[in-house]
Amino acid sequence: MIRLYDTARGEVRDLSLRTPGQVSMYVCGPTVDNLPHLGHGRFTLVWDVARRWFTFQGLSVHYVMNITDVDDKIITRARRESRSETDVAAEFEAQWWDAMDRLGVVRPDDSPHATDYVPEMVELIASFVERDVAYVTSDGVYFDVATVPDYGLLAGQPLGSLRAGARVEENDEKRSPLDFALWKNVKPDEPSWPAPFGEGRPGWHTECVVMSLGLLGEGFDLHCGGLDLKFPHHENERAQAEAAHRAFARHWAHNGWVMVGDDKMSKSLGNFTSLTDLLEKTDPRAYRLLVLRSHYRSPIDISPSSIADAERALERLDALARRFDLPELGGDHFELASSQPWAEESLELYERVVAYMNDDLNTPLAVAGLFDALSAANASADEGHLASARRLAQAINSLFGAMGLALLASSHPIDEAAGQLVRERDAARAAGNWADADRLRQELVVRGWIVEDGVSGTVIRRP
RNA sequence: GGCGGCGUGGCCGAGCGGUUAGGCAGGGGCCUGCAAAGCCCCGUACUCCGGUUCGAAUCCGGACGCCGCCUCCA
Repeated sequence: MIRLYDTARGEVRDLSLRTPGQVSMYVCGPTVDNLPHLGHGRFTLVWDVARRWFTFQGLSVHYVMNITDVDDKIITRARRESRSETDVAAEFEAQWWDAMDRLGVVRPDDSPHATDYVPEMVELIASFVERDVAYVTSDGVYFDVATVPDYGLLAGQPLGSLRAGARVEENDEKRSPLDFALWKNVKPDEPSWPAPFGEGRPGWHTECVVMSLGLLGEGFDLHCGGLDLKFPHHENERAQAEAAHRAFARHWAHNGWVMVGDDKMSKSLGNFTSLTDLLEKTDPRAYRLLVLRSHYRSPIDISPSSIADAERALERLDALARRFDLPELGGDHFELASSQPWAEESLELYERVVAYMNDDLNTPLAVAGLFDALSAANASADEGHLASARRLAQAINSLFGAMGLALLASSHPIDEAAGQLVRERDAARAAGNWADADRLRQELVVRGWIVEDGVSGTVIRRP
């Protein structure tokens, strides 16, 4: 049984599925107004790991992540750069998928665009207006939060205790400062759609309700996102579903954020680091390993030194892959736990990892267990128990693969010249000619190879 | 003002009453012609003050410090 923290209840509980064996999950995706930042990287990695784990455990997963392609910031950027909103959105969506591919994040089964669902949103908003849970003002349509009795559930606070509108723009037409915009009336030069309550564009909170229910159906299993979406975004989604009398997410799950020093990384603080930038400079697996090494609900600090730390750890993992010539997993490979030959050597490890992962995705403990096993596999091989060590190494590879982390054995192909140097060096070593052997090693090093002497001779690889 | 989280060894980071977390860095050793890789050993930490308990990093109370949400944000 998989257990997961449910934000709505404030406790870890059994993941109770609408349909046994099938997980429907909706993850709040990016607004494509800029390059993805580290925070985007974390949430996609966290939920990618969850999705992979569910799949590995034999569940069939329907994974939906939206793309918000109509938004104030997109419009602002388009104005500033004198181009169309669709152009801006297309550019940054392409950047988004590029970053996701490099991170090794599996593509969602569906990635709906807000602009493709406007008629459905209009219909929903119209029904709210009709039933007076929403009202029209001079600048748009607002949802009346007072009509939802348990508004504030996700915030963990009743409506009355929310410090309503302390820093929100004054708007005398709103019945409550907490009321949120469902629809924004058209302004000159802005994208807009027709609606019975006036030409305009949808507010942010409606798209996710319409798209999640549209693609996953009522009472879908899991609604995920960054902790900062808990309130008000997710609360507002929930409020709309309540108002529409449609069963919404059975579980709510939120990941912690990325910190920069002691502060949260955020757009408003302007202290965000581009994910695209990070991925160009470092092994993308390093970020995944950092995410795995901390709990998904804890904040993580991403810095050059923590990345470097992870890259060093990856070297040790790759050394295992080289030693046992392990196949590369991760990427779009989806293995199933049930298809693995959990041999005597690996069964305990497997059961340990399963116990950790199924307990609210405790990846740090799982990773710790895998590193323990890594030492054990190497030690076992050092003692000459090669077949047994290999089975354990294969299990380690499978389990890291289940979390989307690839162990890489292969490096660059060895060119003719390097191969010749290797042969010469082996001959020199066989002859006990250490001076030549050292000289030939140096030549290989100069050519960018890492030289290691194995039992069967010189082995070279790229760093 | 309301609500929530956090303070762990050089750094990162688990932990949910008692058994080694783990990683990185550092020291020692084994192996090796020398290296590299690998393995073994080593740090004995938990903001502070009380309390509960045979026993607390872990529970309770208090203090101090830090962060976040209540507003666009993953």
